[in-house]
Amino acid sequence: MSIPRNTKAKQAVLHEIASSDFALSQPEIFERVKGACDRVTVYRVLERLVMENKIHKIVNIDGTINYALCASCDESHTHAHDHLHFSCVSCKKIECLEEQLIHVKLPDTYQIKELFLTISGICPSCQAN
Amino acid sequence: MSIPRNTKAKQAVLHEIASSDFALSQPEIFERVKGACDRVTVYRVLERLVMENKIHKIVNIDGTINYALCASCDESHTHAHDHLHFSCVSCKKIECLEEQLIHVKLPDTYQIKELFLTISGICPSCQAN
DNA sequence: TATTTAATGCAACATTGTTGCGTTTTGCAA
DNA sequence: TTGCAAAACGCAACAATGTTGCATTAAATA
Repeated sequence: MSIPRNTKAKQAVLHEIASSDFALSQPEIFERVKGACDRVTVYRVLERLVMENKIHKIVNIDGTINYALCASCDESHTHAHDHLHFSCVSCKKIECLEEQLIHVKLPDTYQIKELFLTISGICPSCQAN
Repeated sequence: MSIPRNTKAKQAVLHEIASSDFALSQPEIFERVKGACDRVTVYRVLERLVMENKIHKIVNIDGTINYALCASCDESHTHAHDHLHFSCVSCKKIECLEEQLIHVKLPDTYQIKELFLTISGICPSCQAN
């Protein structure tokens, strides 16, 4: 395996993800780091950050892919993808509700690797508006 | 609202979805109805079938969108999207596990519309091979 | 069988993601 | 501090997926 490097592009991408209170898509991230690096580099940086367990990948209810920091995970262990994502149909933002854990019992014939629970609806801030 | 028509393209698309034992993507559906209609028509037919509650849209763990019949739903009521999808990381197939219902309690500040629970792993038939 | 309009086909475009390759930059060690 | 290996980058080109406009075709019904 290769030794990861701390580049300007990586710092910029990670900074945008870290300073957002909801999950960001690749286009949103590229928009926010504007000028810092190429579009292709954003893809490659995101892929690497996922591999390094620095961020995680969330699929929205419409199939768009978003990236967010995972507060409960660090680099020493793999992600525990057993928490919940709330996807607002109004503002399209995705947020992690890490305190809500999911437990599902399946027949032994199924080998479970990861759980992805996404709930769509209206988030508190959209309800207020 | 407009009155839906039962066209050749619609029949062909619906037939492929109905005769598959796992959820199909748009490219897979287009491949199977080959010649019956245009690529664009498949998109439009799928959109209409979802609107008419004939099929439902499932987002795979990798963000790809798949379509399947919903056995527990008919045209008289909207879908109850509170069941589980199993997404096999080996064969990439998605299946609905309708008997497994999900119940999640969120704060009242969240307005829940739909639940999407997808579990990834190895399905029984892939485990056998 | 004539009429209305839903649905289609085609072309053109937009977005999103991928690959190859030559160049730049990072981290490390001499 | 400088030189080196390879990780990471930019750019160009491509591939896949999804969208839109518009003229034409074909369902349903009267």
